[in-house]
This record gives sequence, structure tokens and C-alpha cells, in this order.
Amino acid sequence: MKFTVKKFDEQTSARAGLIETDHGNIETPIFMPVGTVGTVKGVHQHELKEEVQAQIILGNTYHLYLRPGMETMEKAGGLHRFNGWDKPILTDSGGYQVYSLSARRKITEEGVTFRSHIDGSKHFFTPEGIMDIQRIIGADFIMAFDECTPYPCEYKYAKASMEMTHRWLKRCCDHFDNTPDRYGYKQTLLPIVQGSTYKDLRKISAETIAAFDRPANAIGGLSVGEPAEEMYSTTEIVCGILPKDKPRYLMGVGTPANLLECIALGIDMFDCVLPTRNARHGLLYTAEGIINIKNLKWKNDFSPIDENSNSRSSRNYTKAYLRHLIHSKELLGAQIASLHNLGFFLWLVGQAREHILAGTFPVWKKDMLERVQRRL
RNA sequence: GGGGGCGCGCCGGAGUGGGAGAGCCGGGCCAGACUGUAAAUCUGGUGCUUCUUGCUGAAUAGGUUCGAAUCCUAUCGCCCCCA
Repeated sequence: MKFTVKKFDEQTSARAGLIETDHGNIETPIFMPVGTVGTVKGVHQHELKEEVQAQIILGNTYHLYLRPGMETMEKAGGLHRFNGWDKPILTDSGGYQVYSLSARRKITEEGVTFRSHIDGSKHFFTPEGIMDIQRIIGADFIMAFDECTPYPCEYKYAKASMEMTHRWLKRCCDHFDNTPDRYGYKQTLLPIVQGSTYKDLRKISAETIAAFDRPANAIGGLSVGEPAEEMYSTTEIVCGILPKDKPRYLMGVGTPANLLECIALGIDMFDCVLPTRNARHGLLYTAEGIINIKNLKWKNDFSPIDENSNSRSSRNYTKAYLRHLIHSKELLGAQIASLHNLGFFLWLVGQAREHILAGTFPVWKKDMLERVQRRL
């Protein structure tokens, strides 16, 4: 993997860059659609490419390990071959499931035991094992095994958890560096900064992570319920420490406004389930504001869903029709809405990149920030 | 034509068979939530009102009773059986 910053914004910490991988290039800042179980819910791979213009998608270690399982993944020749996506893939390590499935797991220094949410069976994951699994999945970007702490989180717990995540990172790196790339293309390991919303912990964690000197770095433990201002101030501190010449990935973020603010703070990569989940629930993001397509006021609105969308279906189908589909729980509704939201998220980061390159980012961002938060 | 059964809130269902419930379970409808996906999920509201308050209310109209969704009469509607 190679990262080149094409341009630093003069007034903010935003940058436009290029990540080169064996599965193709990624222009940053970038939004990465989440495809937990090997599919971005409701969206075909060719639609991700041609309409959404996604450049990289996610998969999830915990979910893919449980189903279809590593035997199938290995026989398939990795996730790219399995799901037919030939561009880059990043897999989350299961660190988020340590948070989201907290009732079903037990953490020890050695690793985490999960009781499967599918059949209740027990599975023990170590940092080393998590590296092996992601190698087999064949992710271009492999995430370190961490603990994503909840919000709020007591200082004492946040500190102990962060220190354990750092020890796990050492184990991840050692094991990763002693195992070969699985399918003939380069795999890259990303460490994750933790420390909850405590500035001193975040500073320590960012310095510790930076010292590992990996090709890219991630920030975790945010977008777990903290106020947006906490997210921004924490991101700002961490970005001030993580090296400028390496990609910075803010995990699990976020809303269009979050993306704009965090791009300005120096984030290059984002992922979030919001555009796809909210699409299925009828919430649409547009450059003019947020639409709850289920609302009565769209019942007889026969204008296009979004005439400026990247997504062909958003230009061709009407609001009234999409409202009907979502109301009727028709699968096509979820598909159209997911395409729409992902198309918008990718358009938004693409525009951010163009304005950074053109030197017009701050002005554009100010205007867009106001627009995307409106309720239509 | 005769006999029997049943009628409540936007719809369906259960339940009750003199001491009310604007109650219960579905659904619809109206809103809200959702951030490295246990989520095509979850939460709230859905007679009127001055909305943490009162009021009206059990097909319709009467009646019995201290008190009726419940018992009686008539009418209307639906279902079943017999002719």
C-alpha cells in the first residue's frame, strides 16, 4: 500500500490523497460502505461500482468467521472471489462486536470469548487468531483486534482497556509480520487509537500507535453515543499526533455533517452503517437536507427522489413511489434508498476532495454543512 | 317464512356476561430513533379535551336497576341452521 497526499488544505487540516493497493486506487477522503457479512445490504457489487462509485468496502471478521466460516472462505479463495468485488476490501476485526455484543462476550488478557448471536455456540478470539482470520478473508486492510469502549466509560476502565488494546496491538503486529500475504497481493495492518473521550488517554494512545509506524492508522471508540463536539475534539487531538503522511481512518463515522467536520480535521477514511441502515428505515440524505420518505407529506409528491443524485434510480423514480415501497416493506424500496444514500455519501466525499484540490474547501464546507443538516 | 348466534373505538382477534376500559394482542396509520450492522429493526402515539386534566363512549332507540357493554323490548346489520 502506498499513500500520497496530493494537496493539503491551507486553512484546515483537510487533505486530498491517493491510496494505491494491489486491488486498485482509492482517492481520499473516502467513504467506505459497510458490507458486514460480505454484502452491502441491498446493493449489488456492480451497482456499488457503477452507480455508487464505491472504491473500497468493508467486511467483518466476527460475522464472516461464524458464517459462512473459514473453510468456505479459504476454498473460495478469499472474500473478493467469494462475493465478486475486485476492488479493495477492509475488514473490521470484531473489536466493534466487543462493544455491540457486550452482553454475549467475556474479555480476558488472552482474548475474547463470544457466545454466537446465531446459535449460542462459544468462540474464543485472540489477537493472533483475528490476524489469521483476516488473512484468510483476504482483506487488503486488516484491523488490529481492539476493545471499542462504550460511552460513557469510567476513566479507570478506559485506561485499562486502552493499555490492553496496546498490548493486543503488539501481538497483532508480531503475528501479522510473521505470516505471509495469503493470496499473492499485499495486506496491510492498521492499529487503532482508543482512550474513550479522555484527552490525556487519547494523547498517550495516539503516540503509542504512531510509534508502531504502520502504513496507516485508525481511530476507534468514537461514534458510540458521545456528543458530536466530543467526537470532533477527540479526533482533533489524535490527528495532531498521528503522522501527516499516512492515511487516517475514523472508524464508524458518520453523518454527512460528521464527515465534513472530520475531513477538515484531517481524516482520510470513513465507514458507517448509517447510509444503508437508515435507507432501509426510510431516511434519505441529500445535498438539500434530510428526507424521511415515510412522512405523509411525500404521499403524492411525484417529483424525482433526487434529480441530482449519482444514482440512476433516484433520478428516475418518484418520492411518492419510494414512499409506497418503503411503507409496503417492499425489498425494492430498501434497494433504491440504499443506492441513493450511498451515492450521496460518495458524492459528498468526492466533492470534498475536489474542493480541497481546488482550494475552495472551507467555503464549500460551510455551505454544505448547513444544507445537509436541514430537515425536508 | 321459522329458529339460533353475534354486533365497542381505523381494521381484525381474544376476552368479559350487573359494579366501565377509552383495557389486551395483532395489523394499519401518524411520528421519532438509528454512527467500525444481533437492526427490512426498535420506541411512542392513534375518540374529544384546557392533554400528569377532565369529558363522551360498547350497532340504534327505549326500558329494568342505586348501577347496564352485560338483563329486557323494538329496530337495523352480519353469520349459521331449517323450510
